[in-house]
Amino acid sequence: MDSTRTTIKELARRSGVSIGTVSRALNGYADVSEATRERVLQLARELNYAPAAAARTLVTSRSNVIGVFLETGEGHPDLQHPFFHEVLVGLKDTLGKGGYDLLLFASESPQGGLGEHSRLSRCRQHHVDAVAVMGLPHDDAQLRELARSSVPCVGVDVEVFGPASSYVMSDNVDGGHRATAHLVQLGHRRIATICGRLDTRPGVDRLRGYRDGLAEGALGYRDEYVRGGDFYVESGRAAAHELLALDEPPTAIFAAADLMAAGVLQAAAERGLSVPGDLSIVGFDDIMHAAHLGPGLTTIRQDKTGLGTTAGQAILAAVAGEDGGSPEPATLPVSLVQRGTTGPPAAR
Amino acid sequence: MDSTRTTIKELARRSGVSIGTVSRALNGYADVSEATRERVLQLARELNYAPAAAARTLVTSRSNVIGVFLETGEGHPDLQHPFFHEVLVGLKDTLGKGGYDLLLFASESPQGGLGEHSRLSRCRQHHVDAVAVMGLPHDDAQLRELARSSVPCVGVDVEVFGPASSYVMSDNVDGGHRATAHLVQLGHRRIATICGRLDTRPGVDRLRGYRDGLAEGALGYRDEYVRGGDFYVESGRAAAHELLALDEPPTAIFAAADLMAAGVLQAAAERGLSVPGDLSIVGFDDIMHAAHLGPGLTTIRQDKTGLGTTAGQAILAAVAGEDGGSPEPATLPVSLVQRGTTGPPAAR
DNA sequence: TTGTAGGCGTTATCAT
DNA sequence: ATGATAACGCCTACAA
Repeated sequence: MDSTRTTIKELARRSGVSIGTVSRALNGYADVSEATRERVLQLARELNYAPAAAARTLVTSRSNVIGVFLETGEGHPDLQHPFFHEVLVGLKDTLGKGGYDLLLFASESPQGGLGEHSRLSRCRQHHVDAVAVMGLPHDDAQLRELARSSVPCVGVDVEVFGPASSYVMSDNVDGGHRATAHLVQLGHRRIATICGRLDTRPGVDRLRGYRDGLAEGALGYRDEYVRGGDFYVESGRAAAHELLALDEPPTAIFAAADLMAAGVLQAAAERGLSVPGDLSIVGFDDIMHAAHLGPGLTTIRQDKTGLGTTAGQAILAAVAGEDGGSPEPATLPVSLVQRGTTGPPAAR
Repeated sequence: MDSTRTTIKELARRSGVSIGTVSRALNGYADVSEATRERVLQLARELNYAPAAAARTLVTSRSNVIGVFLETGEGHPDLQHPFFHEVLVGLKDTLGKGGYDLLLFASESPQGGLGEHSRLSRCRQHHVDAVAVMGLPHDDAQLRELARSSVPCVGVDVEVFGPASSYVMSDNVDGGHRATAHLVQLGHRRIATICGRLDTRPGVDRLRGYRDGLAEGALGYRDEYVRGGDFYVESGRAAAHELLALDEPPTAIFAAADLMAAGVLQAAAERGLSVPGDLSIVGFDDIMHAAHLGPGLTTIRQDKTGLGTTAGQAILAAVAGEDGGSPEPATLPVSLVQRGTTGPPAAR
């Protein structure tokens, strides 16, 4: 008895009115007598009625579902990067309150036997009302296609331009700047950086901030002090070893992600270097564990949950405002959190 | 031209056959001439056709979507606990390969104006083919209702019994045992524990393992050496302070989660205790950062991604095997990872 | 091999 | 205020 879904038709039968009336009653239309509405609602509760999303979607062409592309790339399980979780928290929370559920795209091929299909296709297939994308390089071709379409699309840390698209990200340039300025101020003159992926805005921007910081401190830019990373631990460790093996090794390193900073910490330990005595380290993100890394990781805090919340709001706005018009891209401020991994360079 | 979805009808019109034929061609039925099938498929690709999930769901009553309940409770943003992310990685990966997408339930109330509705209702509303639940206490009433229903349901770290339900979890008892045995073996005799929530199986089981370990080491169980926690950092820190303030403080603490162990580390630092000199610590989970916590956290590793994968497989099996019959609950082995936070007790 | 038509559960447009 | 009825896009007998 419990196993079969109760439909609007069932409600109609039981309450003795037509299915049209039931629908109106349920949806709070005005032109329905208080008596019948009450009866229908009552019945709906008793029978545990829940509208069939599929049917409703079919006719209204709205699903109340927001798609999420969070790529679990080959060697890069983005879902594993702590940054995204916190964003997801904000996103889920905001969207949930707005009455939306999240569809996490996982399947590569459509239901039919056709081969892979594009992100846009997947969105259309599920009729998502909008999409959030994160972790994608900004030159993802399918993302461009998606952005050009009419499906509202907001990127987190990924620039997306289109008729109904927008994006949110932290002020990464400022962050890179603050990190570097902090080191300059402590008296460091040999400051290196380990970049994030340069096919992402955060990667590029943080590097730019670093250069700004150097310039401001009247320190020359040295190619050998700039190493590539991919936001994950291991890349940080490897890059740090390279840097520390230099003839004139840096006395401070700005890693464009806390995870990479953890790698640097590891490398320092492996070389018997003390932090911050022999080496100062600044990270980026302020992940949950930053305080527990080494003597406490000095880092640039970004409001990760806030990014999710903001993205969620942008999505809600895009979905509500029938008239297209993409929301303004949002930039959230960052701040320096000073902990134990930074100090003045060793006197020599 | 790109903005309007191409439907099966459109394909029919363009290819000059009936919509029924198109459907059959698309779905790989045998009774379709090779010629027409080719023509239809070709057209479908050109026009970027993707079947409307809603329509298909309506008629087949299958959605190719798996629901996920990952509760972001009040003070407990479960989505923020690193454990779940890794599980999610495995889940998403496995299910994705099986052709399923994930619906992350976020909205509390149904689309109509009715109030909140039960988990079961939410599943039915979206016609999810199955559900994965994690982070819920096993006495969640709505979970029981869900499990009793015909919707296949598999729990991760939460026991769920029902006609089409099952669950996967690590061998938590063994884990608690190993952790304690390790400390016993090092020579500790005053071993305390900080439990996880006792309304969860992992919480209860790890505690049981701890008791087993004590017994095996011929150490008496002392109530004062058992403190409650909730798997998060702060609870670990608070409990550790209580323990360390005891007249006869423990020389070792087994924290039933790495996050709580991080809290213990923090408390130790606050009291000027050296680890492992003054205090040995064992965690549970082996989260990504365990190696970077303090001098490297000794912990019980559980295969988090494996839990997700296993859960995913159970779901795929449940969905495929039309004939109900709940899969066997699975238990994954754990292992001790020895790092820097454990050592023999200080001689005295 | 292919076309026709009914139905899945809702909403929305007409009448009444 | 309420009742028919036509979509929505697709699948699936049933005919042809």
